[in-house]
Amino acid sequence: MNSERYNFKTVEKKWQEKWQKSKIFASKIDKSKEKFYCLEMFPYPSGKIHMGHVRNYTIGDVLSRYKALKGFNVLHPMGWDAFGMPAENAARENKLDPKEWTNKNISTMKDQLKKLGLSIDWDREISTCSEDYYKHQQLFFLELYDKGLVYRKENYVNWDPVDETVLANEQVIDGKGWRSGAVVERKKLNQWFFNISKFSQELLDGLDDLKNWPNKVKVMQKNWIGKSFGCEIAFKTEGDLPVKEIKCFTTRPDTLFGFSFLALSVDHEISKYFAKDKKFQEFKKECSKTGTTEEAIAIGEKIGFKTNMMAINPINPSQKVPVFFANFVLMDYGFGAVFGCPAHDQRDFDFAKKYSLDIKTVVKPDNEGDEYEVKDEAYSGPGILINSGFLNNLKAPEESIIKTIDILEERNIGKKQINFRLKDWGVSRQRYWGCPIPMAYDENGNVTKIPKKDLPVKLPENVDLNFKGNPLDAKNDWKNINIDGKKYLRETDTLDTFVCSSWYYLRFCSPTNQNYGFKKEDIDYWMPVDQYIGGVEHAILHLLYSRFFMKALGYKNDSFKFNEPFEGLFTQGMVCHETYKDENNNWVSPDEIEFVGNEFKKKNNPSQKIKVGPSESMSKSKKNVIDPENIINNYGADSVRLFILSDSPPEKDVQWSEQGMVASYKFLQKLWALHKKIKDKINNNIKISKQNLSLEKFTNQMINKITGNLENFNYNVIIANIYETYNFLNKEIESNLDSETLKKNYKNIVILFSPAIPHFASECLNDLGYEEIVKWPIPDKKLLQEEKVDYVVQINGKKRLILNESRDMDQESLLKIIKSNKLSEKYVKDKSIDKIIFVKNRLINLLINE
RNA sequence: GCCCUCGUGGUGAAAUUGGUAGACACAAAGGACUUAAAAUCCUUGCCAUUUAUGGAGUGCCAGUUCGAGUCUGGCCGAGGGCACCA
Repeated sequence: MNSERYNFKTVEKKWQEKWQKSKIFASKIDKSKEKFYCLEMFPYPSGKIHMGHVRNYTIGDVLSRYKALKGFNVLHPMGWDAFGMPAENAARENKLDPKEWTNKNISTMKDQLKKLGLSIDWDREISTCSEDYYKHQQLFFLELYDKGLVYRKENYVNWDPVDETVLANEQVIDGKGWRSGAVVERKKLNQWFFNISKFSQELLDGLDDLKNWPNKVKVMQKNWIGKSFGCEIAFKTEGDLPVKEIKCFTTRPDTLFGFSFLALSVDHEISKYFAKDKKFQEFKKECSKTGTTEEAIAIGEKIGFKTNMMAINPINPSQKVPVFFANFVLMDYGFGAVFGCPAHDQRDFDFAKKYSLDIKTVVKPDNEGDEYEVKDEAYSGPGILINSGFLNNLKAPEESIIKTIDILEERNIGKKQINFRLKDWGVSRQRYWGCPIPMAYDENGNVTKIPKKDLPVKLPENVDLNFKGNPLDAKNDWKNINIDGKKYLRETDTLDTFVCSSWYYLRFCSPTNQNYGFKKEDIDYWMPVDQYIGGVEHAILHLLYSRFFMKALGYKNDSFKFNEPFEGLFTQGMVCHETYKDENNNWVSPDEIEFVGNEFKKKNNPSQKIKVGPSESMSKSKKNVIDPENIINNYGADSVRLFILSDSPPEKDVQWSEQGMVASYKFLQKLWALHKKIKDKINNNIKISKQNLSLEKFTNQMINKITGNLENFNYNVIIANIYETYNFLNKEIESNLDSETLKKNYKNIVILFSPAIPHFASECLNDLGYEEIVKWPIPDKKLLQEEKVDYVVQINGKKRLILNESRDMDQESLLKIIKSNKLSEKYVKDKSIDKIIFVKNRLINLLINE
């Protein structure tokens, strides 16, 4: 018995060095081969890799390695999302340069990723904070500006008081900054915007073509874009203000006869007539208080400020209703004005109840009579129009909405309109560590572009990061510039870092191209990304921005033929771990505790009892993190890969378990021992005349299984398949095996293992005398089918027994066997069979009248 | 409130087009080996007197079907997304 242990340390190092030297993962255009672009979301260089990275990149690596073995020309690059706040904060705390801090982190994390044995083409490494990257981004900015897709306007913005910067709508979560967690304030500022809303319809339509995207993500984007079909209606007004007309957008013009008030946003332009009205100003303050926090919305009290204006119902001019300002009307949707129909909209209903306004029922459900009246809550379901004059008896909503719009258009009262919820992307950030916006202002504040010859606008070094606000504002020598002899002030805002990640997938195709962000020849070959892999938390932000950026580059540009950046998307689940707290309710990390007897105790203070909390996504704040580096050092990369893939389907959350990790490690040891046994059998040159059919069949079935599971991202099942294979071989090895046959089949089996445990598989093959893994095996169809199959015998739909009989048997012969079989005979003897259901090679169901 | 997804042993989970439910693993219990321990190996989902046999069983209730974890309707529960979007 060969007891040599598998030494992952030497083996993994050996292969990592070998791969690096031979540049086996370097990719170049080869038009004779089909390409496969596999991309995982690049990391933010925060310091060290975490388990989420391990999972994400292991999944991508399995796919890349499999596709390469399948004969695809694989592009599998990696880079760094290197601009952003943490670098600035860390640099301030440690009196460091953000650039130094970032580059140090990149180098640490790169080493860690290499230790995982990822098949990455490091020659294509990019970093968004390098001048060589962001200079192209500045050019794109100017390009988009020339196309009219970038503009500057004063607008209410989401102001994060902690990070002291503006946030995009997508970056405000539950009324708080996505990074700082601070309650976001409303502030009016001059900002740069990308005109993403111009592409609302295209971004929506494009979702239908993304066949290999999770439906969940598409639904989220669809809701975010928020298309609604309706009608713009102009209401004539009466009153002492010089206002003749107010425009509203509505999706239910058919309920116009139920009109009972008109509500305006406090930011509506009409509010200027109330600038000196103290009561109105108080009301406005009240509205801003109930702003965006979750509780405020949950309580959701609707409040209004009544004006002395009256609005006239355009299809029923004798009806005049009061005009209010109301807290629930948003200025940046529709026209900042809402026509209120309390009977058929719950929000309007609540408002009408509060201010005792008319609630007039104009839609009745199909099963109700004409006397139907809305009482305790609004009715927004389908039905028939009533109390609506010439609109009566129309079917709501399909028929009635369209009919009403037609009539309104005919009478010049309103017109059909489509509205989107998606707003333009504010990209200005008042921070230092980002890509400078290549614009400047003359002394009158007029905007001008930095000429191309003066690009790139380099981020200045040695800035005072302790400056309250944007450090670039304090950098006078950088701010003041000359363009063609004229004095200008630079734009000091930098770009949102989501701009950097909106095109990095293009840069990977041409990472060293100097005069432009990418080369047409390169992207024509490599793009689009065939499989993109990352966390679902980017479902809207990054993925929508990237889709927009692609469309923006292609806009008014005939030579850019791409429309969608990511052909396939896979969103992997998170890595979770139990949480621990000590008696003082402080979070405790798994490293600090040990399991003694039947409970956890603190290592350095065993009298402290530890409370075990629910398993949650690993996070520093809850201290439930496991450091991948330690794990790799203790168990090896292949063991970690094996474990992280094994326990749950990749799209679901996975529980980190030390026991599971140890089990994976032990399994590789067992597998190595088995390998040695197999090697001995091969080297002993045993020849037997009888074919080793069961081995051949098993191997071919396994090729078929694993291939199928790889194609469908069933990576957890692949690990189960590897275990199954071990269990099979471990038994089979005891029987008489022909060396040639064993070698041939075992080689294929090891190749099947290689995407998941590449170092181990390479070592096994090498140990058998093979140089490199080159080709994914193809199963022999003849061997995929057993000539005996299990037939399920059912009596009246109940499984009674299983007969292992020859394949392709017909109903009659199978029935004969059943009748003569001792076990089944009792069910059929002397009974009349009414009906037989027979499924070839699978099942027979006998219906017997008892 | 609206939208989406998911409910399978003690746990993580498998299961072609509807056709053997629980593959593979973790945990626990029992056993083997050992002076002992560790390591390793074997057995075990539930109920019924059993390694045979029978029964129930994929959140609950109906339905379609010879046959439902899978399809349809209703209910209950969990997770995620959106949030005064007119």
